[in-house]
Amino acid sequence: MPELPEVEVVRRGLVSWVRGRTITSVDVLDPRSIRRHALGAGDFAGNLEGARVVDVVRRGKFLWLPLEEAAAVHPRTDTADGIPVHAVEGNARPPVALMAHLGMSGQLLMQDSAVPDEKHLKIRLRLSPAEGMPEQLRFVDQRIFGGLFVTSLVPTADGGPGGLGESPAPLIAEEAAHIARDPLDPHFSFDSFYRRLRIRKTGLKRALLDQGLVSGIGNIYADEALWRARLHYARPTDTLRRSEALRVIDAARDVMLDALDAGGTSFDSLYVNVNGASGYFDRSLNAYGRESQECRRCAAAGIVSLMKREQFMNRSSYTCPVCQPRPRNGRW
DNA sequence: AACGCGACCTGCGAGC
DNA sequence: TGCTCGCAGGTCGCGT
Repeated sequence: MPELPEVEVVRRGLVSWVRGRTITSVDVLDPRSIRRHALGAGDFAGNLEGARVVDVVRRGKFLWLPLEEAAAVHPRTDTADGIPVHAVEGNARPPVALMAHLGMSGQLLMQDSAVPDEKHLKIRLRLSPAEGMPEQLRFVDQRIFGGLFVTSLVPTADGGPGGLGESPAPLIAEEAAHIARDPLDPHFSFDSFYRRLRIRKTGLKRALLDQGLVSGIGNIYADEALWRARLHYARPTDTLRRSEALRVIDAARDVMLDALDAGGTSFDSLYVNVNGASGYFDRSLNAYGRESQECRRCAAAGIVSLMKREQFMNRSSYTCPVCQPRPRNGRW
């Protein structure tokens, strides 16, 4: 569910509440939410308890909290041979982070201890007391496509910052290293994106959703960006002119910034910020979810055109048949 | 390399 | 009332 703007809303909300605080205890209430943490709940908790949160960093839809060890009092779970993992790796443990991916329905909520557990509460982190701040950071996830795990921080491939945080983040969470920079990243390179786009043999929307090519864009903002750029989702990427590619990337950036201003897109209580509030960008959507409604751009020009919904990549795509015509015979 | 599909999950609304 | 079906913001891995 959450795409870049929704994750960024969470990042911004989270940072003022957690930065500088120490994780004092961890409850894993559903192990499925840490399935990407291969060594299990004990190791997960052992890595977090006693660690101080340094920042909250995001690239695309991935969010991570770089950690600083308070003291080496929480060794990792032993290996199969009974040797502590960090002892095998050497005396200095590599820097780690608490990684979060919200999947389709994940939420990170700051809550006071008095607040009853949410129905789909999966993981609870208790934080060191801080004046006027909630004690708990809760991970709530209905569909369990998201999750938390501890990962190493590694240098980036291009030498630039790993992601967007409050302070410079020179490293990147290992599991986010395979994804490209997102359009809101100051180090995003359009030239490099366009070069890679042109050698792909695929359709434009598939490329926009490929997190390895450009990250942060999901089904909603892909349709919105294509609508704003007046391009069809099936447009072959190897026929895209530079100006057209620039148009769709600029559109993606613009629509995501607009959504950020509105606090993100929510259709229901599944997407909320860290305080439990919904965003209201759904009212500003021009394509997504507007099947059989008039295309607003065409209507403004005095043309009646109804938005169309089609199945594409096993999900819905919304287009205006008039201002986003389907490419003919692979040409544009 | 690209693509289609299933898997991973729960819940909601529509239709019968 | 209750059943089944289709659908939902994402990612990963497998087969072809």
